Amino acid sequence: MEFKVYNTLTRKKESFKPLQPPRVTFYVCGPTVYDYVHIGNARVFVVFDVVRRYLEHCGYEVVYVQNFTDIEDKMIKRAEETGTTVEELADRFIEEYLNDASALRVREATWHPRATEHMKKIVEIINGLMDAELAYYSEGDVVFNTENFARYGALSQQKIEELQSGARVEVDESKNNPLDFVLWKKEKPGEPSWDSPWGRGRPGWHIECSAMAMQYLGETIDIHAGGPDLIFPHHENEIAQSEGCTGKPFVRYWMHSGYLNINAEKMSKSLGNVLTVRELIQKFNPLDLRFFLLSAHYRNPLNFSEPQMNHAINGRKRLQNFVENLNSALKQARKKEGRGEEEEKLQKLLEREKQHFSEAMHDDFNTAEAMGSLFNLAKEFNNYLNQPEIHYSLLQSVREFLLECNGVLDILEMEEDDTVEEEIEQAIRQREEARKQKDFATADCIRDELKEKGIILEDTPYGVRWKRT
RNA sequence: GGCGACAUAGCCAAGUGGCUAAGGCGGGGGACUGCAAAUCCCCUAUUCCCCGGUUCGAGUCCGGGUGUCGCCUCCA
Repeated sequence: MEFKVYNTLTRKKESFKPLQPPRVTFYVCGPTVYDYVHIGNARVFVVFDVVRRYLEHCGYEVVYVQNFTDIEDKMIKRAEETGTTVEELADRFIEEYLNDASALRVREATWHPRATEHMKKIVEIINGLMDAELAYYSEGDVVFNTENFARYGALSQQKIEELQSGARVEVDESKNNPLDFVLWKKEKPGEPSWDSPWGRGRPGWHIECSAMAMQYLGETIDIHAGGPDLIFPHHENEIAQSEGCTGKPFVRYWMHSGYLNINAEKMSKSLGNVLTVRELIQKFNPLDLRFFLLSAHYRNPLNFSEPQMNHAINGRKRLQNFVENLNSALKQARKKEGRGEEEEKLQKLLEREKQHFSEAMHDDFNTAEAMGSLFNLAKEFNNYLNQPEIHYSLLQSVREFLLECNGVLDILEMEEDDTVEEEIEQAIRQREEARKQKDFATADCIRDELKEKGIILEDTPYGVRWKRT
């Protein structure tokens, strides 16, 4: 099956062929660690976490790098405001990031490098750019010369003149051209700074990603991903710096997610509608959030709202119930020996949906379509589970497939916690006894009590079963 | 002004030239149940923003409109 990936650079879906299979080098722009990450950040992290997992699922060895931007204007400003140091601020929000990411089941990267730990590489690249006459020294800063880099604008498909005509940038006397950007900033009193051939200072925003990507992944990397607003100027500038320095293509596939809006509006500080992951995971089950984020194709815009979250909650619940129905059926003794017509039909359905899932994921990671295959399975197999006799190994193979899918999407709780306190088990037995006696008042009373304790009972024709809320 | 994305049922959302337009949520009806819960069955788009064109055949390709949104400035 052919792997298709949409490449922002060519604006086309391309066949995915890593440079050195089975190795895939993958860089994702990580957060500036001055605050909690928001749901828009989360979309990026979750989506590319799934891309990474699916590549691994298909046998690729993914080297996954996600940086932390720990030195930047916003970092300095926030540290000042809160009376702390830039370093302490970074440490704190890196920890918060790791908490939030793990709640959303975003796996840790192979490496999580920090900008401040890569000054040597940063200086090396800037030196290379100076040698290539792609950078100039101006009033203590080192600035990239966009006019000397012919391909500038290729990623955002803009011509230099057109970018200039629309530029709303402030007039900056130190730049020859408004599009030029700072590689190295001259030291200011009280700000963190590092030694360099151009005096003490700190790196510009874009250079750190070039440096860390090259440091860990080499001069040409397979995939570079991030949020949509990084296309210009951040990724455009990364290309200019990296290719200007090495003379080699920097990235083979550029991947960008779509925007996440809040109630159909852009999320922004000025609108006051920024939702942090930290507050959302207190309000919602993180798995519901993850399900929601994967319910649309990653490049399409996605709108976050209460009704949308309710759709996601109810939709995921259906799949989760399916898992629980399956788990409980596998524990019951109502086994069927041979396979009949029904089983053959379901076996074929399972094969078809396996194919369906892979095709969807191979086609530019279409998680929305892939989830459809799980719903199709849920419908048919739930129906089968209502039969008096069920074929054990058939159900096992469905469960194995769900485990596989969940290894990629991670939207379901596959293992149930079947340990329960003795007193609850006893209550369940008491209720069964009461039901036998047709003492429904007592039975319902016990059921309500258990519900208060977070245990939900379901009476099936094959016995009672329980789950936690 | 330049560049780009999107437009499919009440809502969300797949569909990248060809069997009856996935799937989910919501709604209606029914089955099962002591009641619930869970589950299943049936119904809920003769049609894909509009107008042309290409084609045996288009939601899908091309041209032109309309609308929504984004980027060009720190921003995921």
